[in-house]
Amino acid sequence: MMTMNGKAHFSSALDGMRRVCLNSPQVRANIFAGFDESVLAAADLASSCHAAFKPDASRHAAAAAMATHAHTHAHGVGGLGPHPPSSLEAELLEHLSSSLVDVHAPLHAHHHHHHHLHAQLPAPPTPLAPPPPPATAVHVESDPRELEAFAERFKQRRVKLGVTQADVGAALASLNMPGVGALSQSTICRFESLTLSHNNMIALRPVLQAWLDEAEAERRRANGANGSAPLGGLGSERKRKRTSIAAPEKRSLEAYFAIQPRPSSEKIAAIAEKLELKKNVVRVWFCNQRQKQKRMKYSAAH
DNA sequence: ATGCATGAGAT
DNA sequence: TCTCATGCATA
Repeated sequence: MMTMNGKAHFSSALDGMRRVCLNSPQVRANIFAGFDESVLAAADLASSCHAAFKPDASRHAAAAAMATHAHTHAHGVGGLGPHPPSSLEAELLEHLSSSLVDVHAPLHAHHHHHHHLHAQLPAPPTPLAPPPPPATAVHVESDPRELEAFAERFKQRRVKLGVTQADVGAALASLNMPGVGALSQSTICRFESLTLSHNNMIALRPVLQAWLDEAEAERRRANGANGSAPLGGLGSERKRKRTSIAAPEKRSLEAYFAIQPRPSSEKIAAIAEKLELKKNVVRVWFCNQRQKQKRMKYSAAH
């Protein structure tokens, strides 16, 4: 009973104030994005001269050529070898250059923005006093600079208080802020290292700020003597297993990602088969990869 | 500190 | 099915 895991996913009120949508002109090798199908197909067929990309040209053929299991898992040496054959990427690029004789780079504006205002939370009831200050902009001047500064100060002071990231996460629940529950060590860590999305950082800042205030206040009060938090030993149940994608496969995935960050289901399936990975694993990998691109650190909006 | 995963909500 | 916020498990 009460396996402590209880903490539902309160999508929280944090999301309430997310509006600052930053756009990251992730202009990578995406210039190829337009004819990814051609590329993938060409890699395998190499003969089909389907200059134009049909909305259904690829299909299965796809990834055959590239990622041709070049990974002879022979580089297992202790330290990660930063200079691997990486023949895959080379292949990809070569095939690309070959087939894109006349880059039609559609260019289609990059945009797709998510203006996701969608407050995942039941929108603050705001009974009848919704301060609607529309008139002049409500700019959420949430510039990265300040967040960065806050994150750093936060960590500094947290350490000063002798509190771990996990402790902070758990303590948030005791803060009794509406819609705010505990967070994991992971999240606190990511906040401190700015490896969260901009919006996520913005949403979390007030909460962590509140915790910090309270923590330091209490520090004054009961300075030096008091009970420490008893950490309960948890009787874990089923250990969730984390599949590990080997380096060679990972490199292949990265190569694919470079030319097509959002492959269709069919392609994902093809890639999965090629790399001998479960389709879902591949799909999730791409999702996570996309999220990664959006993190503050690498985001162009920085 | 990070990789792979889940789930809710938007599309 | 994707995005986003998060978290368990692990290097």
